[in-house]
Amino acid sequence: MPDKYDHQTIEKKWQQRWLKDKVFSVPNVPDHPGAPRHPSSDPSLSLRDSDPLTRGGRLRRGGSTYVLDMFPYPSGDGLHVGHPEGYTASDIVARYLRMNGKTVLHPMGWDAFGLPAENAAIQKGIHPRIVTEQNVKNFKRQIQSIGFSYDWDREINTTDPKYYKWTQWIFLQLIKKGLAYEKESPIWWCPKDKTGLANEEVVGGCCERCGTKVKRKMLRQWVLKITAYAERLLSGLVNLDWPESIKTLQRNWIGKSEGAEVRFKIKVEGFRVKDEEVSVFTTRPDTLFGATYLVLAPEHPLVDVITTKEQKKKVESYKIKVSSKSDLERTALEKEKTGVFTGAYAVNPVDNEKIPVWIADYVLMSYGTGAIMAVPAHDFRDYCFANKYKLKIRYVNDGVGLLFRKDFDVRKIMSKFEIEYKSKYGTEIQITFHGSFGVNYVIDNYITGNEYENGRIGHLLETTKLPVERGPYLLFLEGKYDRVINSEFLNGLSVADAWRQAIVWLENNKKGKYAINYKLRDWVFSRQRYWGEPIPLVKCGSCKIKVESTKWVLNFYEEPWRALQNGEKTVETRALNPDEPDRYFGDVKEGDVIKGVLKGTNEVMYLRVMKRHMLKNLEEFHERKDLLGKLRRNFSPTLGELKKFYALTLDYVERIQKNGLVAWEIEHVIPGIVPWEHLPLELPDVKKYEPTGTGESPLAGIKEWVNVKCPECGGPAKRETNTMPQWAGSCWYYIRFTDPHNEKAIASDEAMKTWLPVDLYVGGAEHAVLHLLYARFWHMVLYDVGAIPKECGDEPFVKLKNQGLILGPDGEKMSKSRGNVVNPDDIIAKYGADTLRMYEMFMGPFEDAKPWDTNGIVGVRRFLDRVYKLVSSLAQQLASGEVDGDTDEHRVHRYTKLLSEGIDNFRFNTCVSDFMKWMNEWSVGAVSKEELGVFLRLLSPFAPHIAEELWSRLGHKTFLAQESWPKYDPKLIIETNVTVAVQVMGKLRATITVPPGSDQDTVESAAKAELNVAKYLASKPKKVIFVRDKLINFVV
RNA sequence: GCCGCCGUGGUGGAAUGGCAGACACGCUGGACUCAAAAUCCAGUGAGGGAAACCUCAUGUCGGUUCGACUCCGACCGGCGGCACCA
Repeated sequence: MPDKYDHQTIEKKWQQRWLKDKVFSVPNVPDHPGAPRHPSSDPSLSLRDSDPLTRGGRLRRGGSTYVLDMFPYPSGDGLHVGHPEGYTASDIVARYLRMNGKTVLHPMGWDAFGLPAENAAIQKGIHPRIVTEQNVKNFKRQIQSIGFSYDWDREINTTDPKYYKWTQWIFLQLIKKGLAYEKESPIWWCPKDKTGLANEEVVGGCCERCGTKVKRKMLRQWVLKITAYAERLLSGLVNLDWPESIKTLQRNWIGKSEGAEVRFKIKVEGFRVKDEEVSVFTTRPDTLFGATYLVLAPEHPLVDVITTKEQKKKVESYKIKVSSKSDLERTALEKEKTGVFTGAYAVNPVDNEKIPVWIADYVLMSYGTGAIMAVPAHDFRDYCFANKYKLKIRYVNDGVGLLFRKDFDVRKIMSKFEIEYKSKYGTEIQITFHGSFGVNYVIDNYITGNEYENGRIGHLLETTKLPVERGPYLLFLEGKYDRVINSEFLNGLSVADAWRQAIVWLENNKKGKYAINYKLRDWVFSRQRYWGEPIPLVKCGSCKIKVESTKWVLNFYEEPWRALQNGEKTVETRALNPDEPDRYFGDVKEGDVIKGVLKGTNEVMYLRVMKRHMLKNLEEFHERKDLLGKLRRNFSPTLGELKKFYALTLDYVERIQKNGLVAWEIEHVIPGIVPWEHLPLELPDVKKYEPTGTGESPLAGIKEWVNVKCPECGGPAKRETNTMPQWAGSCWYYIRFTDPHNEKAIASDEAMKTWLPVDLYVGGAEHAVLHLLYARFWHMVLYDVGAIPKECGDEPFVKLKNQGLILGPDGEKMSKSRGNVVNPDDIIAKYGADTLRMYEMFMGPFEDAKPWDTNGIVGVRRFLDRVYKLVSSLAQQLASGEVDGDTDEHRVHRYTKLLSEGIDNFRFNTCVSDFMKWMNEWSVGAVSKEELGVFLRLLSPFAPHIAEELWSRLGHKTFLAQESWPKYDPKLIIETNVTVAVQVMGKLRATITVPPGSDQDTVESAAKAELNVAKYLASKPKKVIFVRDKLINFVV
C-alpha cells in the first residue's frame, strides 16, 4: 500500500535541503553565464529530436536573467493569501527559466520603513526597529514556508544602515545634480493632535486618530525635480513590455499638453505707471479670436496688482473664501464655477480687443501659467462660466473650429454621418479635429440635432440655442491672418493647420510661443517622521550664511523675485503693525536672514537684510528717491501713484500711514546647505516618537543630534531633521540585489552589467504610477550620473506583469476591518504549500481580480493526492521488479508544448487544468516511469516539494530543481485523427472524424453521408466553407 | 464628468472568428462501510421529446460575416484610476 501524502514532512524536508545546498544561490557575476549551470544528469530523459527551445526570457548576457517580485512591506498582520499570488507566478517563471539553462537572479527583501511600525512604537512604546525586526522574522518564516526559489544570501532590508547608506548617497547625487530643492508645501495638519499627517492617515477629510477635521499647513519641504524628466519618462514608455493599461495610467499622470503661451497686455485704468503683462497657456491657439475674457487663478501674483479700487473689496473677500475652502470643498462639492471681475482689461494680441480679466477658482495656479484665455464657444468650462456671468460667447472659424474631446475619431463620424459640410459659400470643407477637451453638448447636438436630418452638419452652436456671437472668421494663414471670410481659405483647411499657423503667427509677431505643459508635479520628498532614512544634509551657521531666523516669511511677486535671483540688490517694504505680532516686521534687523517665498509656485529663497530704514509714512518714503528706484526698476512715481501702488489690500495704505513702513535693502544669499558625506547617517534613538507639535520630525527634538559641526568649516551647524518617504528605499532596491553586500558602491559595474535591467517584474497594479514612476526617475538619474553603466540602459524594468487582486470570500477587498482576510499559514497547515501555490494559480487569469474560495481548494489537493498515489505505487511496483507502464509519446509531447507555452504566456490557470487533464488520462499502473518523469519536471515549478519528493521516489539522486526542462517534438504532436464540425447554415449538425489534413472532397462526402446532415441538404448547397481539420459549413 | 478594465451554468472559470460551458467546486445518484468520513464510478445550462434529435442560451439592442462569447456601434451594470490640468 502506498503511504499517505504527508505534505508537512515533505515540504519541510525539501525546503531545508534547498537552503542547505544553496540550490538557488547565484554569484554576482556567474563564471560561465552562457552554460547551463546544472545539466540534466539523466540524458535518457530528454525526449528525442527536440527543437531547441527558443521561447522564454530574452537570451542576453549569455543567459543571465533577473526575475523580480515587488518586495513587501512587512506589516504586523503577516502575509495574506494575496501576497503569494505574484510570488508564485514569478517563482514558476524563475524555476522554468532555470531549468532552461538560464542563470536566474530571484531575490527577496523588505521595504521596512513606514508609518505602521512608527505608530506601533507610539502606541506600545516599542522601538520601531524592534517592531520591524519581529515583522520581518514572521514574514520571512511565512514566505519560506511556501517554497519559493529565492536566493536568501541576497536578502536586503531598507532599514539596514548598510542599505540606506546608499539611499542617502543617491539623494546626495540628486542634490549635486540640482534635482532637489526646498519649497513651502502644504501638508495635512491635525489641529487637535498638533501633528502632520500622511495622506493615508486622513480619512474623509478627518484625522484618522481623533476625527478632527484636518487642515493644510505650509511647511518647508525637500522636493525632487521629477518634472525635469517628464519627457523622458513619457517617451521611454514606448519600448517597455508593460500592460498597456499601466502605460496609459503613467501617460495620463504625466499629462503632456502641447500648445502656446500667449502674452496679453493688461490695461489698468489710470492706476499704474507701467502696463502689466500676463502670459496664458492654451492648447488651442487657433481659437484666439474667440477669447472673450481672461481668467487668473485667485492666487496669481498679478491679481493684487491689477485689481481696481472699485473691485478690491469683492476680489479680497473672494480670495479669502477660496483660500479657506479645503481641497475637498473646492473640488468635490463645488461643481458650480464662481469668480469675480478684477476691473482690469486685457488686450487680445491679435485684434487689440479689450476683454475683461476675472479671477476664478476653476483656474489653478499650479498648472501652466496660472492664467487662461477663456474661449467659451470652444471650451465647456469657459462656456459654463460665461453663461453664468453673462460674458460674451464668440465662435470662430466657421465650421473649422468646432472641436471635440481628445482622441475623438472623426473617421467614425465621417463614415456614419457623411461629415462633408457644404458651407453657405458653396465650398466643401473637410473638417478635421484637433481638440483637447470635452464639449459634450456639442457632440450630442451633432448626433441628434436636426442638422443631420437635413443631410448636413451645420452651425452646431446655433443648434444649442446659446446666445452666440458669430466670429469675425479670422484665420491664420501662412503666418498672417485675414479678417475677411474667403471661401478659398477655408477649402481644405483643418483645425490642425489653423493651430500650427496660429503658433507661427504668434512667434513671428513676438506675441507668444510654442509651449508644452505637464500635469506631473515635482515630488515632495521629505516627511516629518522618525522611521525613515535621515536626509544627510547640514545647514551651516557660520561658513556660509545663517538661516535660523525663519520666523519671518515674506511673500514675493515674480518681478522683484527675478531681480533678486539675478543678484540685484532691491528694496522690500512692509507696513508695520504693532497690534498684530505676526504683522510687525520691525524686529527684522540688519544682518538677519529671512525667508522669501514666491507667490504661486512657493519657491524658497534666502535673503539677507543689508540696511533697514524705518519710515513714518508714504510722504517720507516718497522723498527717498534712492530707495524707490530699487523698489522697482526706474520707479519714480508721484505721491498719488505711490499710494495706488500700496493699495494692495483695502487697509494697507491706512496701516502704513498709521504705523509706518519698514524698508529693507536686501540681497539674495545662498543658504549653507552642506552634504553630510559620512554615510550612513544613522537614525538616532529617540525617547518619544510623537510628532513635536510644530510639524517638525521627532528628530528635531534631539538637540545633541541636531547640532553638529559643519563638515566644511567646523562651525556650528544644524542637521536637516526631515526624513525620506517610504518610496525612497524601493526606488533602487532592484539594483542592490545584484550586489547586496558591496560597501564601495550601490553595486559593482560588473554585477549591474550582468543582471540589469530587470527582465521580469511582477507586482500589483496599485503601484502603476507612484512606485513605478519614481523608480524609473531614479534609474534615469543614476544612469545619467554614471552610477549605472550605459550597457544597462536607462529603463529599470523591461517587462512588467500585474497580478489581479485576490478578494475575500465575500467578493470584497480583503481587509482586517471586514474580517475577510485569509491567512496562508492556515492553508499551508491543512493542505500544504504546493496546494496553496497551485490553487492560487488555478483560481483564474493571473491579471484578473478573483475571490478566494476556501472550499475550492480541495480540488487541487485531490489532484496532488492522486499524483502522489500514482507515482508512489509505480515506484513500489518497479521496486518489486514488476514491468514499467507505457509512455504515450503523443500525449507527453502535446502536454509539454501546452505547459511550456502556458508559462510563457502567463496562463497558469490553464496550466493547472492541463495537469489535471493529463492525469485524468492515466489508468493506474499503466503509466511509465519516463512519462511520470516528464510530468514531474513540468509540475515542479508549480508544486516543487511534492515533485522533488516523487522524483526521488522514482530513484533519482539529483535535485529536480536543477534538472532540464523537457523539450517537445512538434511532429509527435500531430493527431492521428481530427474531429471536424459539420454545419449547415452555421448550425452544428454533426461531427465526423477524419485523418488530419484531409482535403475538402473527402470531408465533404463524409459529411454528406451523415444522416443528420443529409436531412438539411435537400437542394444542392450554394456554397461550401471548408476549414482544414476544423469545420465544414454548407450554405443552402 | 473623463480615462481604463470587465460582464459566460448554482460558483471559480475554459474557448479570442469555426463543436459554448474544458478543468475544478458544489449538487444528485450509485459502489465501498454496521455507519460516517475519505475514496471510486455516473450524471449535472434551460426547455421539449420514449428516443434519434430539436429549440433557446455568453448583460441589452443593433451591425459585419457562410458562421460572433470573440470584431464594430449604441446602451445598461460592475470594478479600478484621475478630479476643473486650459
